[in-house]
Amino acid sequence: MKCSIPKGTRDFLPAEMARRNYIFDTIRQVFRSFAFEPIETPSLENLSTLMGKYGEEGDKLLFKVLNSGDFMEGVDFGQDYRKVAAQICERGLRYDLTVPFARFVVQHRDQITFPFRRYQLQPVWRADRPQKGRYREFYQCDADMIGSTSLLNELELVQMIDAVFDKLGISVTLKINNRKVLAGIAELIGAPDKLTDITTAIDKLDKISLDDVRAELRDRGLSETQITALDPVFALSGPAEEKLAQLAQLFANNAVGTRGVEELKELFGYIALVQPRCTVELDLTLARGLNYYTGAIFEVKAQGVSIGSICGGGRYDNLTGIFGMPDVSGVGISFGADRIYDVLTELDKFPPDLGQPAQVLFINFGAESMPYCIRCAAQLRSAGVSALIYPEAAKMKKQMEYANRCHVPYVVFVGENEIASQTLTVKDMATGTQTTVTPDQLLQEILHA
RNA sequence: GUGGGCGUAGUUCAGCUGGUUAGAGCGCCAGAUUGUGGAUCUGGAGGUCGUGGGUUCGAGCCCCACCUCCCACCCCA
Repeated sequence: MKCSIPKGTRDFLPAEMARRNYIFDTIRQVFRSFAFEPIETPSLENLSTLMGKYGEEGDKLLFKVLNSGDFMEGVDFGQDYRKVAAQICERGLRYDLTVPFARFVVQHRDQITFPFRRYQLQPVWRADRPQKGRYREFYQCDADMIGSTSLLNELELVQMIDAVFDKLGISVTLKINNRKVLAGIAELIGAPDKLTDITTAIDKLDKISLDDVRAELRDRGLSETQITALDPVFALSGPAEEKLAQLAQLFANNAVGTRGVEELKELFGYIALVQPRCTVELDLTLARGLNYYTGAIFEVKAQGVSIGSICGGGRYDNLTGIFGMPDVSGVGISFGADRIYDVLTELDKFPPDLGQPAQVLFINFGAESMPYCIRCAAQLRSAGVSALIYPEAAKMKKQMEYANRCHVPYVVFVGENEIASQTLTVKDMATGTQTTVTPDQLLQEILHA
């Protein structure tokens, strides 16, 4: 039979896992250093938890799971497929980690101390068509703080982004904007209900021309005067402080916009204090599709690699409100581990010495030497050194080739002489040099290498 | 969901305007080399040419459908 895996999913070989774990370990280390605690949530959520949280597109991209048993009972299959789906699928695979986290907070509020900081490294699923940097199953690495409106949280997220990509050796640009500013702009031109249309159109400004954005706004139902009214926004220029000063004037009579500008001023003030290594920009064209963001929004792009954003996030003021716990603000970021993997691969920035199954391989010369080998291997392992006895008394060449291919740095030979003298003949596979030492000496050499 | 490209050995690919028995590099297995890997040499195994249908005396090659992977759009990590 022919075997395969579903479209957009992947197997990971040991060498890939070593690299993936390097990314996960780096991110986890940074999260912990900022006092975040881990949680996990189930792959499956009730669809009622997920539907309607990600916009119209998001609902389409949700993987829905068919009910168990006779899912056809009492269902009218003559109606619209979406209505049928709603009746025969009660659960779906999670689309991101933020919405399940909001559900988690509401459900476990009695066991959580606020402000609560959690991190979560788990796969999410989207029924998207796969392409470069886009998978149907991929890992997100989220850190969120909930129960605090302080912009110090935003600052810490910026510092974490800076720390992670600095450790990974990726040069990145962090783009920051604020949804309140975008909302202010929408109000300013008299189209507050068109906020989503305006933001998604403006979001494309780095891909398509200003005229094309205007055309798209026209298609989305904005009048010519409204589109013209956006011109001062497109005309903004200069460093963050200048843009914000210009915006503040535009928003003289607009409360939401003014609040957004104030938040950005405060955040950029903090950022100036910490001097991040990455490039930080105020990008008023940054919108982000997820419609639950209400304040700061973040997006990170790798410099010199044409792949989508590798990290994104923002503040959401009322995500828990949907689940019956209003007035709890949260802010968080999500690192896209798979895209970071692709970036590191393209830039050839992975450390070269990742993934080495065994540090020591004992060559198998037959049953007589096994008791001694077993004892020595056990001693190495209990000291934290990974050791392996070749399971068959195969030809030397085969065993050596195995060691070579698995990148085992030390190969041990045990024959009559070694057993008699309670020593090991050790070959350093990189240099080819061979020495006879006691098991203790080998241990010390490896531990201090 | 829309549009484009690809699919031949484990893998990367070649295969002429349609014409005998579909090739190469790498990898794999064995040997040269019975306590020493990477290098070299020799030999060997391995393919329903993505799947199904059609055109033809004859299809890896042409036509249709489906599938996969890749790329772009939409959207996003």
